[in-house]
Amino acid sequence: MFNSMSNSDHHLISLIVSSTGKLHLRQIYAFLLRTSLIRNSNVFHHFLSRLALSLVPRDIDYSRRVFSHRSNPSVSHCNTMIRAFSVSQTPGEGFRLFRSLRRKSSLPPNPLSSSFALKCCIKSGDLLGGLQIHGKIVSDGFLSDSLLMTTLMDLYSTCENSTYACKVFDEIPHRDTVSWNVLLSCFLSNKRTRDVLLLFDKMKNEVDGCGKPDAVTCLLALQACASLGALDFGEKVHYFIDENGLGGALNLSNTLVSMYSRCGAMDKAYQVFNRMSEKNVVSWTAMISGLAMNGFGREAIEAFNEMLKFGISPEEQTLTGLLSACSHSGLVDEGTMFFEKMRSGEFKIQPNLHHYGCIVDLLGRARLLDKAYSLITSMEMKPDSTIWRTLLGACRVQGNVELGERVISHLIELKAEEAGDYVLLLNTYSSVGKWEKVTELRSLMKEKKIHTKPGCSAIELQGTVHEFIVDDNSHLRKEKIYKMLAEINQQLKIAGYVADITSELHNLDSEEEKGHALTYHSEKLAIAFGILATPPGTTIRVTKNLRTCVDCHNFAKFVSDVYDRVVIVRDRSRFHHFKGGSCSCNDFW
DNA sequence: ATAGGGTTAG
Repeated sequence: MFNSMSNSDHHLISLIVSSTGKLHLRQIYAFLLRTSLIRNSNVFHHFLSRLALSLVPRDIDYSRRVFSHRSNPSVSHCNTMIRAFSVSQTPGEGFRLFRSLRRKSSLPPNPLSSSFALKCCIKSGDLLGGLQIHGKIVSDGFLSDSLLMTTLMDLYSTCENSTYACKVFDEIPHRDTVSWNVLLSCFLSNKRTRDVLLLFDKMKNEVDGCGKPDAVTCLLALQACASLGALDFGEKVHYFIDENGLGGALNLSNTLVSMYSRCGAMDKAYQVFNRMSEKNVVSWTAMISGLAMNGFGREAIEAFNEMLKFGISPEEQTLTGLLSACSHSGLVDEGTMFFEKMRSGEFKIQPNLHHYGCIVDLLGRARLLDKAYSLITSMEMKPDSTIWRTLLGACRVQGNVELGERVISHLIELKAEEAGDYVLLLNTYSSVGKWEKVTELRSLMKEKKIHTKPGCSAIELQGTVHEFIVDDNSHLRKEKIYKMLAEINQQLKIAGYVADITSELHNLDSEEEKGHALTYHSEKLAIAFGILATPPGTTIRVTKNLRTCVDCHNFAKFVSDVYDRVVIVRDRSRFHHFKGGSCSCNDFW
Protein backbone atom coordinates (compact mmCIF):
# COMPACT_ATOMS: atom_id res chain seq x y z
CA MET A 1 0.00 0.00 0.00
CA PHE A 2 1.10 3.49 -0.77
CA ASN A 3 1.22 6.01 1.94
CA SER A 4 -2.14 7.76 1.74
CA MET A 5 -0.47 11.13 1.90
CA SER A 6 0.48 12.39 -1.51
CA ASN A 7 3.67 14.13 -2.42
CA SER A 8 1.91 17.45 -2.90
CA ASP A 9 0.57 17.24 0.67
CA HIS A 10 4.13 16.90 1.85
CA HIS A 11 5.17 20.01 0.00
CA LEU A 12 2.20 21.97 1.19
CA ILE A 13 2.73 20.98 4.79
CA SER A 14 6.39 21.83 4.74
CA LEU A 15 5.43 25.18 3.25
CA ILE A 16 2.96 25.75 6.11
CA VAL A 17 5.42 24.63 8.76
CA SER A 18 8.08 26.99 7.47
CA SER A 19 5.71 29.92 6.93
CA THR A 20 6.57 33.13 8.66
CA GLY A 21 4.35 35.95 9.77
CA LYS A 22 0.70 36.67 9.74
CA LEU A 23 0.49 37.90 6.15
CA HIS A 24 2.14 34.80 4.82
CA LEU A 25 -0.33 32.59 6.69
CA ARG A 26 -3.29 34.63 5.47
CA GLN A 27 -2.13 34.12 1.91
CA ILE A 28 -1.80 30.41 2.50
CA TYR A 29 -5.27 30.30 4.03
CA ALA A 30 -6.78 32.04 1.01
CA PHE A 31 -5.02 29.54 -1.22
CA LEU A 32 -6.28 26.59 0.82
CA LEU A 33 -9.83 27.88 0.61
CA ARG A 34 -9.60 28.55 -3.12
CA THR A 35 -8.28 25.08 -3.87
CA SER A 36 -10.47 23.31 -1.31
CA LEU A 37 -7.29 21.82 0.14
CA ILE A 38 -8.54 23.11 3.45
CA ARG A 39 -10.82 20.05 3.58
CA ASN A 40 -7.77 17.86 3.98
CA SER A 41 -7.77 17.27 7.73
CA ASN A 42 -4.05 16.81 7.98
CA VAL A 43 -3.32 19.99 6.08
CA PHE A 44 -5.80 21.88 8.24
CA HIS A 45 -4.18 20.47 11.37
CA HIS A 46 -0.77 21.75 10.40
CA PHE A 47 -2.15 25.08 9.35
CA LEU A 48 -4.01 25.60 12.63
CA SER A 49 -1.01 24.51 14.72
CA ARG A 50 1.26 26.92 12.94
CA LEU A 51 -1.23 29.76 13.18
CA ALA A 52 -2.37 29.22 16.75
CA LEU A 53 0.77 27.97 18.44
CA SER A 54 3.95 29.00 16.72
CA LEU A 55 3.11 32.32 15.11
CA VAL A 56 4.76 35.30 16.78
CA PRO A 57 3.11 37.48 17.80
CA ARG A 58 0.17 35.17 18.39
CA ASP A 59 -3.15 36.02 16.85
CA ILE A 60 -5.79 34.21 18.85
CA ASP A 61 -8.73 35.98 17.19
CA TYR A 62 -7.73 34.90 13.73
CA SER A 63 -7.10 31.35 14.97
CA ARG A 64 -10.50 31.27 16.59
CA ARG A 65 -12.16 32.37 13.34
CA VAL A 66 -10.31 29.83 11.27
CA PHE A 67 -11.24 27.12 13.75
CA SER A 68 -14.91 28.06 13.85
CA HIS A 69 -15.12 27.89 10.05
CA ARG A 70 -14.40 24.22 10.19
CA SER A 71 -17.65 22.26 10.37
CA ASN A 72 -16.23 18.94 11.52
CA PRO A 73 -13.14 19.56 13.66
CA SER A 74 -11.25 16.43 14.61
CA VAL A 75 -9.90 15.68 18.07
CA SER A 76 -6.51 17.05 17.16
CA HIS A 77 -8.01 20.25 15.76
CA CYS A 78 -9.98 20.81 18.97
CA ASN A 79 -6.98 20.03 21.11
CA THR A 80 -4.81 22.46 19.19
CA MET A 81 -7.38 25.21 19.64
CA ILE A 82 -7.83 24.57 23.37
CA ARG A 83 -4.07 24.45 23.76
CA ALA A 84 -3.77 27.77 21.93
CA PHE A 85 -6.20 29.34 24.38
CA SER A 86 -4.21 27.96 27.29
CA VAL A 87 -1.22 30.07 26.29
CA SER A 88 -3.27 33.10 25.24
CA GLN A 89 -4.40 36.13 27.18
CA THR A 90 -7.94 34.71 27.32
CA PRO A 91 -7.47 31.22 28.79
CA GLY A 92 -11.05 31.17 30.10
CA GLU A 93 -12.25 30.79 26.52
CA GLY A 94 -10.30 27.58 26.17
CA PHE A 95 -12.15 26.07 29.09
CA ARG A 96 -15.50 27.22 27.69
CA LEU A 97 -14.65 25.77 24.29
CA PHE A 98 -13.71 22.45 25.89
CA ARG A 99 -16.97 22.37 27.83
CA SER A 100 -19.18 23.20 24.89
CA LEU A 101 -17.44 20.70 22.59
CA ARG A 102 -17.85 18.00 25.19
CA ARG A 103 -21.52 18.90 25.73
CA LYS A 104 -22.23 18.68 22.02
CA SER A 105 -20.35 15.37 21.98
CA SER A 106 -18.20 16.69 19.16
CA LEU A 107 -15.13 15.99 21.24
CA PRO A 108 -14.72 12.42 22.45
CA PRO A 109 -13.10 11.95 25.86
CA ASN A 110 -9.31 12.05 25.62
CA PRO A 111 -6.69 12.88 28.21
CA LEU A 112 -5.00 15.52 26.09
CA SER A 113 -7.95 17.85 25.76
CA SER A 114 -8.57 17.56 29.50
CA SER A 115 -4.93 18.42 30.08
CA PHE A 116 -5.09 21.54 27.87
CA ALA A 117 -8.40 22.60 29.41
CA LEU A 118 -6.82 22.22 32.85
CA LYS A 119 -3.98 24.46 31.70
CA CYS A 120 -6.57 27.06 30.79
CA CYS A 121 -8.09 26.88 34.27
CA ILE A 122 -4.64 27.06 35.85
CA LYS A 123 -3.80 30.17 33.89
CA SER A 124 -7.05 31.91 34.77
CA GLY A 125 -7.05 30.60 38.35
CA ASP A 126 -10.46 29.03 37.75
CA LEU A 127 -10.87 26.45 40.52
CA LEU A 128 -14.53 25.75 39.76
CA GLY A 129 -13.75 25.03 36.11
CA GLY A 130 -10.89 22.80 37.21
CA LEU A 131 -13.17 20.88 39.55
CA GLN A 132 -15.57 20.28 36.65
CA ILE A 133 -12.71 18.89 34.59
CA HIS A 134 -11.62 16.75 37.52
CA GLY A 135 -15.15 15.32 37.55
CA LYS A 136 -14.90 14.55 33.84
CA ILE A 137 -11.51 12.91 34.33
CA VAL A 138 -13.10 10.62 36.89
CA SER A 139 -16.06 9.72 34.66
CA ASP A 140 -13.80 9.31 31.62
CA GLY A 141 -11.72 6.83 33.60
CA PHE A 142 -8.43 8.70 33.22
CA LEU A 143 -7.47 8.62 36.88
CA SER A 144 -4.50 6.41 36.20
CA ASP A 145 -2.97 8.84 33.71
CA SER A 146 0.02 10.12 35.65
CA LEU A 147 0.70 13.07 33.41
CA LEU A 148 -2.89 14.26 33.64
CA MET A 149 -2.85 13.81 37.41
CA THR A 150 0.29 15.90 37.61
CA THR A 151 -1.44 18.72 35.78
CA LEU A 152 -4.35 18.39 38.17
CA MET A 153 -1.96 18.77 41.10
CA ASP A 154 -0.68 21.93 39.54
CA LEU A 155 -4.24 23.25 39.32
CA TYR A 156 -4.85 22.71 43.02
CA SER A 157 -1.46 24.15 43.79
CA THR A 158 -2.21 27.31 41.81
CA CYS A 159 -5.61 27.59 43.49
CA GLU A 160 -3.90 27.44 46.88
CA ASN A 161 -5.27 24.09 47.84
CA SER A 162 -2.26 22.01 48.73
CA THR A 163 -4.44 19.52 50.58
CA TYR A 164 -6.19 18.53 47.35
CA ALA A 165 -2.90 18.49 45.51
CA CYS A 166 -1.58 16.02 48.10
CA LYS A 167 -4.66 13.85 47.73
CA VAL A 168 -4.16 13.66 43.98
CA PHE A 169 -0.47 12.95 44.49
CA ASP A 170 -1.24 10.05 46.82
CA GLU A 171 -3.40 8.46 44.15
CA ILE A 172 -1.00 8.67 41.26
CA PRO A 173 -0.12 5.07 40.40
CA HIS A 174 3.42 5.67 39.14
CA ARG A 175 5.04 8.71 40.68
CA ASP A 176 8.21 9.83 39.01
CA THR A 177 10.58 12.73 39.62
CA VAL A 178 8.27 15.17 37.89
CA SER A 179 5.27 14.31 40.07
CA TRP A 180 7.48 14.84 43.11
CA ASN A 181 8.72 18.10 41.71
CA VAL A 182 5.18 19.34 41.23
CA LEU A 183 4.48 18.50 44.86
CA LEU A 184 7.59 20.42 45.89
CA SER A 185 6.55 23.34 43.75
CA CYS A 186 3.11 23.20 45.35
CA PHE A 187 4.53 23.33 48.87
CA LEU A 188 6.90 26.09 47.87
CA SER A 189 4.15 28.35 46.58
CA ASN A 190 1.74 27.51 49.36
CA LYS A 191 3.84 28.52 52.34
CA ARG A 192 4.85 24.99 53.22
CA THR A 193 8.51 25.67 52.63
CA ARG A 194 9.74 23.36 55.35
CA ASP A 195 7.91 20.46 53.71
CA VAL A 196 9.91 21.15 50.55
CA LEU A 197 13.11 20.45 52.46
CA LEU A 198 11.67 17.31 54.02
CA LEU A 199 10.68 16.05 50.58
CA PHE A 200 14.09 16.85 49.18
CA ASP A 201 15.70 14.69 51.84
CA LYS A 202 13.22 11.94 51.18
CA MET A 203 14.00 12.01 47.47
CA LYS A 204 17.71 12.13 48.11
CA ASN A 205 17.50 9.04 50.27
CA GLU A 206 15.15 7.45 47.76
CA VAL A 207 12.55 6.60 50.35
CA ASP A 208 9.70 4.36 49.12
CA GLY A 209 10.38 4.54 45.43
CA CYS A 210 10.26 8.27 44.85
CA GLY A 211 12.11 9.75 41.94
CA LYS A 212 15.73 10.81 42.21
CA PRO A 213 16.18 14.58 42.56
CA ASP A 214 16.98 16.29 39.28
CA ALA A 215 17.93 19.85 38.39
CA VAL A 216 14.36 21.07 38.87
CA THR A 217 14.15 19.45 42.30
CA CYS A 218 17.32 21.27 43.32
CA LEU A 219 16.04 24.52 41.93
CA LEU A 220 12.89 24.26 44.01
CA ALA A 221 14.77 23.19 47.12
CA LEU A 222 17.13 26.16 46.74
CA GLN A 223 14.17 28.51 46.50
CA ALA A 224 12.79 27.01 49.68
CA CYS A 225 16.16 27.54 51.40
CA ALA A 226 16.22 31.13 50.20
CA SER A 227 12.77 31.78 51.54
CA LEU A 228 13.56 30.18 54.90
CA GLY A 229 17.06 31.60 55.11
CA ALA A 230 18.28 28.03 55.56
CA LEU A 231 21.93 28.43 54.63
CA ASP A 232 23.15 25.04 55.84
CA PHE A 233 20.51 23.22 53.89
CA GLY A 234 21.21 25.38 50.86
CA GLU A 235 24.85 24.38 51.00
CA LYS A 236 23.78 20.77 51.21
CA VAL A 237 21.74 21.17 48.03
CA HIS A 238 24.69 22.93 46.40
CA TYR A 239 26.90 19.98 47.29
CA PHE A 240 24.32 17.57 45.90
CA ILE A 241 24.27 19.52 42.63
CA ASP A 242 28.04 19.33 42.25
CA GLU A 243 28.20 15.72 43.32
CA ASN A 244 25.64 14.64 40.77
CA GLY A 245 26.87 16.74 37.91
CA LEU A 246 23.69 18.79 37.75
CA GLY A 247 25.55 22.10 37.88
CA GLY A 248 26.44 24.14 34.88
CA ALA A 249 22.87 25.03 34.02
CA LEU A 250 22.43 28.77 34.05
CA ASN A 251 19.17 28.71 35.96
CA LEU A 252 20.67 26.61 38.74
CA SER A 253 23.68 28.88 39.16
CA ASN A 254 21.44 31.92 39.17
CA THR A 255 19.27 30.39 41.85
CA LEU A 256 22.38 29.55 43.88
CA VAL A 257 23.51 33.18 43.73
CA SER A 258 20.07 34.28 44.84
CA MET A 259 19.86 31.68 47.59
CA TYR A 260 23.24 32.61 49.07
CA SER A 261 22.43 36.32 49.01
CA ARG A 262 19.03 35.78 50.51
CA CYS A 263 20.71 33.81 53.27
CA GLY A 264 23.11 36.68 53.91
CA ALA A 265 26.16 34.78 52.69
CA MET A 266 27.53 37.25 50.17
CA ASP A 267 30.98 35.64 50.02
CA LYS A 268 29.37 32.42 48.79
CA ALA A 269 27.14 34.30 46.37
CA TYR A 270 30.20 36.01 44.90
CA GLN A 271 32.01 32.73 44.64
CA VAL A 272 29.28 31.10 42.58
CA PHE A 273 28.82 34.25 40.52
CA ASN A 274 32.50 34.61 39.70
CA ARG A 275 32.85 31.00 38.69
CA MET A 276 30.02 31.15 36.18
CA SER A 277 31.30 30.76 32.65
CA GLU A 278 28.21 32.40 31.24
CA LYS A 279 26.12 35.16 32.81
CA ASN A 280 22.86 36.67 31.65
CA VAL A 281 20.66 39.52 32.94
CA VAL A 282 19.16 37.22 35.52
CA SER A 283 22.59 36.43 36.96
CA TRP A 284 23.48 40.11 37.23
CA THR A 285 20.08 40.96 38.64
CA ALA A 286 20.41 38.26 41.29
CA MET A 287 23.80 39.64 42.29
CA ILE A 288 22.66 43.28 42.34
CA SER A 289 19.51 42.52 44.31
CA GLY A 290 21.51 40.37 46.70
CA LEU A 291 24.00 43.16 47.35
CA ALA A 292 21.09 45.58 47.79
CA MET A 293 19.35 43.37 50.28
CA ASN A 294 22.51 43.01 52.33
CA GLY A 295 23.16 46.72 52.47
CA PHE A 296 26.08 46.81 50.03
CA GLY A 297 24.79 49.73 47.98
CA ARG A 298 28.09 50.86 46.47
CA GLU A 299 28.96 47.34 45.37
CA ALA A 300 25.53 46.97 43.79
CA ILE A 301 26.09 50.13 41.75
CA GLU A 302 29.51 48.86 40.72
CA ALA A 303 28.03 45.56 39.62
CA PHE A 304 25.39 47.42 37.64
CA ASN A 305 28.00 49.47 35.81
CA GLU A 306 30.05 46.40 35.10
CA MET A 307 27.00 44.68 33.67
CA LEU A 308 26.51 47.60 31.29
CA LYS A 309 30.15 47.29 30.25
CA PHE A 310 29.46 43.72 29.22
CA GLY A 311 26.77 45.05 26.93
CA ILE A 312 23.91 43.52 28.88
CA SER A 313 20.79 45.65 29.07
CA PRO A 314 18.97 45.89 32.40
CA GLU A 315 15.45 44.61 32.85
CA GLU A 316 12.75 45.89 35.18
CA GLN A 317 13.93 43.71 38.07
CA THR A 318 17.54 44.81 37.59
CA LEU A 319 16.58 48.42 38.11
CA THR A 320 14.41 47.50 41.08
CA GLY A 321 17.49 45.91 42.60
CA LEU A 322 19.64 48.92 41.80
CA LEU A 323 17.18 51.44 43.21
CA SER A 324 16.57 49.39 46.32
CA ALA A 325 20.34 49.23 46.80
CA CYS A 326 20.39 53.01 46.82
CA SER A 327 17.50 53.26 49.25
CA HIS A 328 18.79 50.61 51.66
CA SER A 329 22.19 52.26 51.80
CA GLY A 330 20.89 55.79 51.96
CA LEU A 331 22.45 56.76 48.61
CA VAL A 332 19.90 59.48 47.92
CA ASP A 333 21.76 61.30 45.14
CA GLU A 334 22.69 58.13 43.27
CA GLY A 335 19.18 56.71 43.55
CA THR A 336 17.66 59.94 42.31
CA MET A 337 20.11 60.05 39.43
CA PHE A 338 19.33 56.50 38.28
CA PHE A 339 15.63 57.21 38.60
CA GLU A 340 15.95 60.33 36.46
CA LYS A 341 17.96 58.38 33.89
CA MET A 342 15.15 55.87 33.78
CA ARG A 343 12.51 58.51 33.30
CA SER A 344 14.48 60.06 30.47
CA GLY A 345 14.41 56.70 28.72
CA GLU A 346 18.09 55.86 29.03
CA PHE A 347 17.43 52.24 29.95
CA LYS A 348 14.38 51.89 27.71
CA ILE A 349 12.37 50.89 30.78
CA GLN A 350 9.67 53.08 32.23
CA PRO A 351 9.34 53.17 36.01
CA ASN A 352 6.84 50.69 37.40
CA LEU A 353 5.31 50.54 40.87
CA HIS A 354 8.32 48.75 42.30
CA HIS A 355 10.64 51.48 41.09
CA TYR A 356 8.45 54.18 42.54
CA GLY A 357 8.30 52.17 45.74
CA CYS A 358 12.10 52.24 46.02
CA ILE A 359 12.19 55.99 45.53
CA VAL A 360 9.45 56.52 48.09
CA ASP A 361 11.51 54.45 50.49
CA LEU A 362 14.63 56.42 49.57
CA LEU A 363 12.96 59.78 50.17
CA GLY A 364 11.41 58.46 53.37
CA ARG A 365 14.79 57.50 54.79
CA ALA A 366 16.14 60.89 53.76
CA ARG A 367 13.35 62.41 55.87
CA LEU A 368 11.79 63.91 52.75
CA LEU A 369 8.32 62.60 53.56
CA ASP A 370 6.39 65.35 51.83
CA LYS A 371 8.40 64.86 48.68
CA ALA A 372 7.63 61.15 48.85
CA TYR A 373 3.94 61.90 49.27
CA SER A 374 3.81 64.21 46.29
CA LEU A 375 5.73 61.69 44.17
CA ILE A 376 3.05 59.10 44.91
CA THR A 377 0.24 61.45 44.01
CA SER A 378 1.96 62.49 40.79
CA MET A 379 2.54 58.97 39.43
CA GLU A 380 0.98 58.12 36.11
CA MET A 381 -0.37 54.86 37.53
CA LYS A 382 -2.60 54.22 40.50
CA PRO A 383 -0.61 53.72 43.69
CA ASP A 384 -1.08 50.27 45.22
CA SER A 385 -1.23 49.37 48.88
CA THR A 386 2.45 48.41 49.05
CA ILE A 387 3.60 51.86 48.08
CA TRP A 388 1.39 53.51 50.71
CA ARG A 389 2.64 50.98 53.23
CA THR A 390 6.22 51.94 52.43
CA LEU A 391 5.43 55.55 53.19
CA LEU A 392 3.60 54.52 56.35
CA GLY A 393 6.76 52.73 57.47
CA ALA A 394 8.73 55.94 56.98
CA CYS A 395 6.11 57.88 58.95
CA ARG A 396 6.49 55.43 61.78
CA VAL A 397 10.27 55.71 61.89
CA GLN A 398 10.08 59.49 61.91
CA GLY A 399 7.05 59.80 64.15
CA ASN A 400 5.01 61.74 61.60
CA VAL A 401 1.50 61.27 62.97
CA GLU A 402 -0.28 63.65 60.65
CA LEU A 403 1.00 62.09 57.43
CA GLY A 404 0.60 58.60 58.87
CA GLU A 405 -3.09 59.22 59.39
CA ARG A 406 -3.43 60.53 55.86
CA VAL A 407 -1.66 57.47 54.47
CA ILE A 408 -3.85 55.02 56.34
CA SER A 409 -6.93 56.74 54.97
CA HIS A 410 -5.58 56.03 51.48
CA LEU A 411 -5.14 52.39 52.42
CA ILE A 412 -8.68 52.23 53.78
CA GLU A 413 -9.91 53.83 50.58
CA LEU A 414 -8.19 51.07 48.63
CA LYS A 415 -9.82 48.56 50.99
CA ALA A 416 -6.34 47.14 51.46
CA GLU A 417 -5.61 48.01 55.07
CA GLU A 418 -4.03 45.19 57.00
CA ALA A 419 -3.47 44.55 60.66
CA GLY A 420 0.18 45.48 60.21
CA ASP A 421 -0.77 48.94 58.97
CA TYR A 422 -2.73 49.69 62.12
CA VAL A 423 0.21 48.45 64.13
CA LEU A 424 2.47 50.88 62.29
CA LEU A 425 0.12 53.77 63.05
CA LEU A 426 -0.24 52.60 66.62
CA ASN A 427 3.51 52.59 67.02
CA THR A 428 3.73 56.01 65.43
CA TYR A 429 1.36 57.32 68.10
CA SER A 430 3.19 55.62 70.93
CA SER A 431 6.60 56.75 69.71
CA VAL A 432 5.55 60.38 70.14
CA GLY A 433 3.61 59.69 73.33
CA LYS A 434 0.08 60.16 72.01
CA TRP A 435 -1.36 57.67 74.46
CA GLU A 436 -4.97 58.71 74.12
CA LYS A 437 -4.72 58.05 70.38
CA VAL A 438 -3.19 54.65 71.11
CA THR A 439 -6.11 53.72 73.32
CA GLU A 440 -8.59 55.01 70.78
CA LEU A 441 -7.04 53.07 67.91
CA ARG A 442 -6.75 49.95 70.00
CA SER A 443 -10.43 49.89 70.78
CA LEU A 444 -11.23 50.59 67.14
CA MET A 445 -9.12 47.59 66.17
CA LYS A 446 -10.88 45.48 68.75
CA GLU A 447 -14.21 46.61 67.39
CA LYS A 448 -13.18 45.83 63.82
CA LYS A 449 -11.83 42.48 65.00
CA ILE A 450 -8.43 43.14 63.51
CA HIS A 451 -5.99 40.46 64.52
CA THR A 452 -2.31 41.03 64.10
CA LYS A 453 -0.13 38.51 62.37
CA PRO A 454 2.23 36.94 64.89
CA GLY A 455 5.89 37.62 64.35
CA CYS A 456 7.79 34.49 63.47
CA SER A 457 11.54 33.95 63.45
CA ALA A 458 13.51 31.00 62.26
CA ILE A 459 17.03 29.84 62.99
CA GLU A 460 18.76 26.94 61.33
CA LEU A 461 21.02 24.53 63.13
CA GLN A 462 22.69 21.66 61.33
CA GLY A 463 20.14 21.62 58.58
CA THR A 464 17.11 21.79 60.84
CA VAL A 465 15.03 24.95 60.89
CA HIS A 466 13.67 25.98 64.26
CA GLU A 467 10.78 28.42 64.25
CA PHE A 468 9.64 30.69 67.04
CA ILE A 469 6.59 32.91 67.40
CA VAL A 470 5.94 35.60 70.02
CA ASP A 471 5.92 34.14 73.50
CA ASP A 472 6.53 30.75 71.99
CA ASN A 473 6.00 27.83 74.31
CA SER A 474 6.22 25.02 71.86
CA HIS A 475 9.93 24.40 71.53
CA LEU A 476 11.38 21.30 73.10
CA ARG A 477 14.02 23.28 74.92
CA LYS A 478 11.76 26.19 75.91
CA GLU A 479 12.73 26.22 79.57
CA LYS A 480 16.39 26.45 78.78
CA ILE A 481 15.68 29.12 76.18
CA TYR A 482 13.72 31.27 78.60
CA LYS A 483 16.39 30.83 81.21
CA MET A 484 19.00 31.84 78.66
CA LEU A 485 16.97 34.87 77.69
CA ALA A 486 16.70 35.96 81.30
CA GLU A 487 20.45 35.64 81.62
CA ILE A 488 21.07 37.58 78.42
CA ASN A 489 18.78 40.35 79.60
CA GLN A 490 20.78 40.57 82.79
CA GLN A 491 24.07 40.77 80.93
CA LEU A 492 22.76 43.35 78.50
CA LYS A 493 21.38 45.47 81.31
CA ILE A 494 24.83 45.69 82.78
CA ALA A 495 26.09 46.86 79.40
CA GLY A 496 23.47 49.61 79.34
CA TYR A 497 20.62 48.05 77.39
CA VAL A 498 17.17 49.27 78.37
CA ALA A 499 14.27 47.12 77.27
CA ASP A 500 11.59 49.08 75.51
CA ILE A 501 8.53 46.91 75.36
CA THR A 502 5.96 49.66 75.11
CA SER A 503 6.84 51.34 71.86
CA GLU A 504 6.43 48.31 69.65
CA LEU A 505 3.30 46.28 69.93
CA HIS A 506 3.34 43.40 67.53
CA ASN A 507 0.98 41.15 69.37
CA LEU A 508 -1.83 43.22 70.75
CA ASP A 509 -3.97 40.40 71.97
CA SER A 510 -1.39 38.91 74.26
CA GLU A 511 -0.15 42.31 75.30
CA GLU A 512 -3.54 43.21 76.60
CA GLU A 513 -4.07 39.95 78.38
CA LYS A 514 -0.80 39.99 80.16
CA GLY A 515 -0.49 43.62 80.96
CA HIS A 516 3.14 44.22 81.65
CA ALA A 517 4.26 40.65 81.95
CA LEU A 518 7.35 39.90 79.95
CA THR A 519 6.60 39.44 76.30
CA TYR A 520 9.27 38.17 74.01
CA HIS A 521 9.38 38.88 70.36
CA SER A 522 10.22 35.90 68.26
CA GLU A 523 13.65 37.19 67.20
CA LYS A 524 14.79 37.42 70.80
CA LEU A 525 13.79 33.81 71.34
CA ALA A 526 15.60 32.76 68.19
CA ILE A 527 18.75 34.69 69.12
CA ALA A 528 18.71 33.25 72.64
CA PHE A 529 18.37 29.79 71.18
CA GLY A 530 21.26 30.52 68.86
CA ILE A 531 23.54 31.52 71.72
CA LEU A 532 22.43 28.51 73.70
CA ALA A 533 22.87 25.94 70.99
CA THR A 534 26.00 27.04 69.14
CA PRO A 535 29.60 27.29 70.27
CA PRO A 536 30.94 30.75 71.18
CA GLY A 537 31.89 32.83 68.18
CA THR A 538 29.48 31.18 65.75
CA THR A 539 27.55 33.56 63.56
CA ILE A 540 23.87 33.64 64.45
CA ARG A 541 21.51 33.90 61.48
CA VAL A 542 17.87 34.64 62.09
CA THR A 543 15.09 35.04 59.56
CA LYS A 544 11.97 36.99 60.43
CA ASN A 545 8.62 37.31 58.68
CA LEU A 546 7.89 40.91 59.74
CA ARG A 547 9.98 44.00 60.21
CA THR A 548 12.35 44.01 63.11
CA CYS A 549 11.26 46.40 65.84
CA VAL A 550 13.40 49.09 67.43
CA ASP A 551 13.75 47.19 70.68
CA CYS A 552 14.79 43.91 69.10
CA HIS A 553 17.16 45.80 66.85
CA ASN A 554 18.75 47.37 69.87
CA PHE A 555 18.79 44.03 71.66
CA ALA A 556 20.68 42.43 68.77
CA LYS A 557 23.23 45.27 68.77
CA PHE A 558 23.99 44.67 72.43
CA VAL A 559 24.13 40.90 71.99
CA SER A 560 26.65 41.25 69.17
CA ASP A 561 28.85 43.26 71.50
CA VAL A 562 28.41 41.55 74.86
CA TYR A 563 28.53 38.01 73.49
CA ASP A 564 31.00 38.86 70.74
CA ARG A 565 28.89 37.27 68.03
CA VAL A 566 28.03 38.32 64.53
CA VAL A 567 24.24 38.37 64.40
CA ILE A 568 22.59 38.46 60.99
CA VAL A 569 18.86 39.12 60.97
CA ARG A 570 16.88 38.96 57.78
CA ASP A 571 13.58 40.72 58.12
CA ARG A 572 10.79 41.28 55.63
CA SER A 573 12.84 43.17 53.14
CA ARG A 574 16.50 43.21 54.04
CA PHE A 575 19.37 42.13 56.23
CA HIS A 576 20.77 43.58 59.41
CA HIS A 577 24.38 42.62 60.02
CA PHE A 578 25.16 43.22 63.70
CA LYS A 579 28.76 43.27 64.80
CA GLY A 580 30.54 44.77 67.79
CA GLY A 581 27.48 46.66 68.96
CA SER A 582 26.39 48.29 65.72
CA CYS A 583 24.33 47.48 62.67
CA SER A 584 25.05 47.86 58.99
CA CYS A 585 21.69 49.45 58.37
CA ASN A 586 20.55 52.97 58.86
CA ASP A 587 16.93 52.22 59.62
CA PHE A 588 16.89 53.36 63.20
CA TRP A 589 18.56 56.41 64.61
C1' DA B 1 -4.21 9.60 9.61
C1' DT B 2 -2.23 14.06 11.38
C1' DA B 3 0.81 15.30 16.38
C1' DG B 4 -0.12 16.71 20.64
C1' DG B 5 0.56 16.36 27.50
C1' DG B 6 3.26 17.30 33.59
C1' DT B 7 7.60 20.61 37.24
C1' DT B 8 11.87 24.83 36.33
C1' DA B 9 16.13 31.13 37.56
C1' DG B 10 16.31 37.43 39.19
